[in-house]
Amino acid sequence: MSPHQKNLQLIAQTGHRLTKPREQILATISYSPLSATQIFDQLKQKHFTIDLTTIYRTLELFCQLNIVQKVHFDDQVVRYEAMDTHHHHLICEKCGAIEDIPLSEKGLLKQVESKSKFKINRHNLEFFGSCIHCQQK
Amino acid sequence: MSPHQKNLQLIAQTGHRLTKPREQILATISYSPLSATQIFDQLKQKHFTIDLTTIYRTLELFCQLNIVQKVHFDDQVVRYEAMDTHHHHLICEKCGAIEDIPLSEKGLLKQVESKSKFKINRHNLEFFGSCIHCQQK
DNA sequence: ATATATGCAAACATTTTGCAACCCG
DNA sequence: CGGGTTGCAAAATGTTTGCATATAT
Repeated sequence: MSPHQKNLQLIAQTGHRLTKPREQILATISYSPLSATQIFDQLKQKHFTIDLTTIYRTLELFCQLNIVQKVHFDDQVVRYEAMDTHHHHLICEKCGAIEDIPLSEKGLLKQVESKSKFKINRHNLEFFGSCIHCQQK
Repeated sequence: MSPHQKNLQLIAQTGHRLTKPREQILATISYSPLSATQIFDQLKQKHFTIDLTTIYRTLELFCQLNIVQKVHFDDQVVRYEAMDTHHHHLICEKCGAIEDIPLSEKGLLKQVESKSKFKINRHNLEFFGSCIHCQQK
């Protein structure tokens, strides 16, 4: 079963309804983080105009179900991305391109463990700089 | 010379004026990240009411001068903190407490270097979980 | 049938912009 | 004195809330 199918099932199983807005929003969220407005715009282009309110509420639900995850870059916009394999982001400060990169953070977690009694649940890790393309300009 | 003194000097040296709002805002920014509103409130308590506009403009200037740094947690509020020694944050999801922790990220940077041609300028790294206090509840 | 989900309008919070008055150097 | 800086008002942006209507089960 595809991840998409699995998520649809999860929505139903947890007592929520399988509605068109939810299916459309779920289908829109790809690997690259999108803001609520970007999701709104993409859906509008496909002639599925869904109210922004609904998008926010749906994303909130998806976060609770661990289907999507909030991501924060350097502006005050919250982005959402599908909870696929865990990975990190390389964000180009010039063109805004987002590159995904899987990294092992075992070393870091060990460091925290040895230095603090804090119990880690999750983490954010993003790198800012220049992508290959913008380096050459 | 204290870091505070040094920063005041930097403002003047770069052709900017040493004004009371700038001195007050600089004095307010401590090690713990504060939002513009929090800075506003703290100053108001000390009977230095500075317009929020001025606070935003001043923080923007300080960022350019590398005196302060923007930090993003899981809400859409931008926080600002003094650019002291490089460190990371442990954020308690229950009580909101922020613990600072210095970590070596050399291993991570090497990983990125080997996997991508992206040129890293800076990075964000925050951990979310429970502080000692909230773990015991 | 009925409780959940949606769309609309309006509120809310944060940040930005334009402009006249102010003040540091 | 002159241009950088401030405060005020207003706009822009992103997100949340309340409520009547629509819809999935």
